Amino acid sequence: MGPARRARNSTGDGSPGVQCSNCHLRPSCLPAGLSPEELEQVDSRLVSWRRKVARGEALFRAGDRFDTVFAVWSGFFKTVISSTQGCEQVTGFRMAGEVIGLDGIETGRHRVDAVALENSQVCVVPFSELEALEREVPSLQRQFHKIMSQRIACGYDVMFLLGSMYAEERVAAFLLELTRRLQTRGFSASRLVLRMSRVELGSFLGLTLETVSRTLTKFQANGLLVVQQKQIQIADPAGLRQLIDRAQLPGSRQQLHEAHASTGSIAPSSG
Amino acid sequence: MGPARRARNSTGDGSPGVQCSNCHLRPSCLPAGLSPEELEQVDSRLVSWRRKVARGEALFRAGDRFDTVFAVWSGFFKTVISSTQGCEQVTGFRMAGEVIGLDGIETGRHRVDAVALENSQVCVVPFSELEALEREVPSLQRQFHKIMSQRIACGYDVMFLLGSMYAEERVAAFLLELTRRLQTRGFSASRLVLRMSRVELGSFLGLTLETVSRTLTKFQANGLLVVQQKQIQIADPAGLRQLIDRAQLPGSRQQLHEAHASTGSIAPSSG
DNA sequence: CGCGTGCTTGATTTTACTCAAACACTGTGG
DNA sequence: CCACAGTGTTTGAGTAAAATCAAGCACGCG
Repeated sequence: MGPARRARNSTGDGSPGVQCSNCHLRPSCLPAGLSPEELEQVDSRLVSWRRKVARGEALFRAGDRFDTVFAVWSGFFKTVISSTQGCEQVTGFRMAGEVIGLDGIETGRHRVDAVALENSQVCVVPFSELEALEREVPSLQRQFHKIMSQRIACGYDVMFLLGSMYAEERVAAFLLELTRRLQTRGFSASRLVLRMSRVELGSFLGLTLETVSRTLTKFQANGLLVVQQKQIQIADPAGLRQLIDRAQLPGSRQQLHEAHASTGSIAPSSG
Repeated sequence: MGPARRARNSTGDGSPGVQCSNCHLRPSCLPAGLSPEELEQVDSRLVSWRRKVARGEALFRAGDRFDTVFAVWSGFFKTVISSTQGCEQVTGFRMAGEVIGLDGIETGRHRVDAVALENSQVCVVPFSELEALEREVPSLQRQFHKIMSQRIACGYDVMFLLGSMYAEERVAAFLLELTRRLQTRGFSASRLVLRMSRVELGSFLGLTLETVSRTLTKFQANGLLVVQQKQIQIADPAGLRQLIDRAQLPGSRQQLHEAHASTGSIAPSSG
C-alpha cells in the first residue's frame, strides 16, 4: 500500500537486492535462458520483492484480486480449489523456482487458494510490468509462455493420473514425479520428505488418506520404499516405474479405439 | 510446404480472406477485445489460413513438432493423452472459438493428439508470428495470456471433477459445463448433441462407457434429461446443479481441514 | 508426562468396473 | 426398399477397488 510496496528491488522488509541475475533458481524460473544483458533489464525494470509466508498461511485465496504472479523462492506450497459447498481438492504442489498465480489472469481473480506447507518466501512479480517487459524482451516472453504451457501440459498428466490409474499407480507416479522435480533442483533422487499430510496427498491423488497410507505401507512391504512418516526413501525406482507402465497395458483400462488397419491396403472409410 | 503455405490470408485451398475482423467467433477467440485498428493489424500481419480436418482425422499427434496454434473455426475436437503403453485419456473437448495446441509451446512438441470428432475447420496461426504481434499489440498479448490462464484454470476444474466427484456428479457437471459453452456460442441451453461417443465421454470423466450410459439412463428416469442416443435434452437444469452442490456437502468426501472454532466454546474434538 | 494431531491398521460397505448379452442405429449392398 | 453387418449403446449379474467406519498407535509439542 505504502511506498515500500513499490520500492525497486527491495524485499517486503525493506532489505535491497532481489535480483534474478544473482539467483540460483534462475535456470528453472521466469528468467531462464536470458542473456546477461536481458537479465540486467529484468533486474532493473521488473519491480520484484520478496514476501514471507509462514507455514499454514495463504499466499492468496480464491476470489482475491489478481495483479501479481509469484515465484517460489524457498519453501513449499499447495494450491487448492474449493466448491461453494466447502469441498476441497488439492490441484498441485509448488516448490522453489515454480510460478504461482497463473490461474488468475483470465478473470482478474484467483481461482484457487495457495497455502504454504512450510515457512516460505516468494518473489512478487507485478503482472502488468511483467507483460510490459515481455514486449521488450522476447526471450522473457517465450519463457513465460513456456511456463504457462507446461502448467497446461502438467494438468493433462494429472488428468491422466486421476482418470486412468489405480491407487498404487497414482502414488507411484506421484513419487517419481516429485523426485524428478526435486532432482532438477539438486536434491537426492532417492530420499525425500513429504511436506504435505496424507490428507493433502490423498486429495491431490483423488484418494482417501487411508488408501494413501495403505499403499505406502504396501510399497514398503514390497521393498519399493522405506517409509518413516514423512521421510521416504525410494529403494527401487525401477520397480515403481514398472508399476506404472505395467498398469497401462491394454486391458487394464479402457481403449478409445482398437488400432485398426495398421496393414494399409484396406483404406479406412472412416465415416 | 510450398508457397501456398505461407500465402497471406488465404485458406489452404487458396481461397482468400481469412480475416479476424469478419469472423463472428471473434468475441471468444484470440482477437477478443481488440480495437478496430488493432484488428486491422492482426488481419494484415498475422499470417493465418484455414485447414480442413475430416471427422476422425488428427489435426496433430503427440510428438509432432509444434510451431502453430490452431483456433477451431467450425466442428469439434477431442484432445487425447496417451501413455507409452497405449492407454489413452481424453483431456478435453474443443469447439468453435477455442484454441488448440497450447501444450506444445514448452517442449516444441505436442503432448496430446487432437482429433476431429466431426468435419471441422481450424484457423492456423504460426506461433512465432503470434508472439511477434503480441509484442506490438498489448491487448492481443493480454488476450493470449487470458486464454492460457483459462486453460490452466479449466484443468483445475477437471481435476476437481475427477478427484472429488462421484459418477453422477461428474456427468451432471459435464453436461452443465458443455451447455454453458454452447450457450455462449448462441446454441440452446436445453438441447445439445453429444459429438463424442460414450467411450470418449467416459474417458474424459474417468468412467467406463457403461457407467456413463447407466448414469444418463438414471437421469432420464429421474426426469433430469431426455436422452435419445447423442441427442440430449436438459429437462431440469436446476436439478442437475443441485446434484453437484448437494454432493459437495461436508461428509460427502474428504475435508482438508475442519473449519475449526466457528462456535468457540465447545471445541469439536472431531476424532 | 499427557494431550492432540496425524497416521496406521482392520472390518465392512459402497461404488463403479468387468464380463456378458442383447438391442438400436447407420450405412451398405442386394 | 429391405436385409444385414458393424459399430455403438443399453442393460444385467457378479466382482474388485477403494471409501467409509472404527479403533488403536506414534510422534511432536507444551
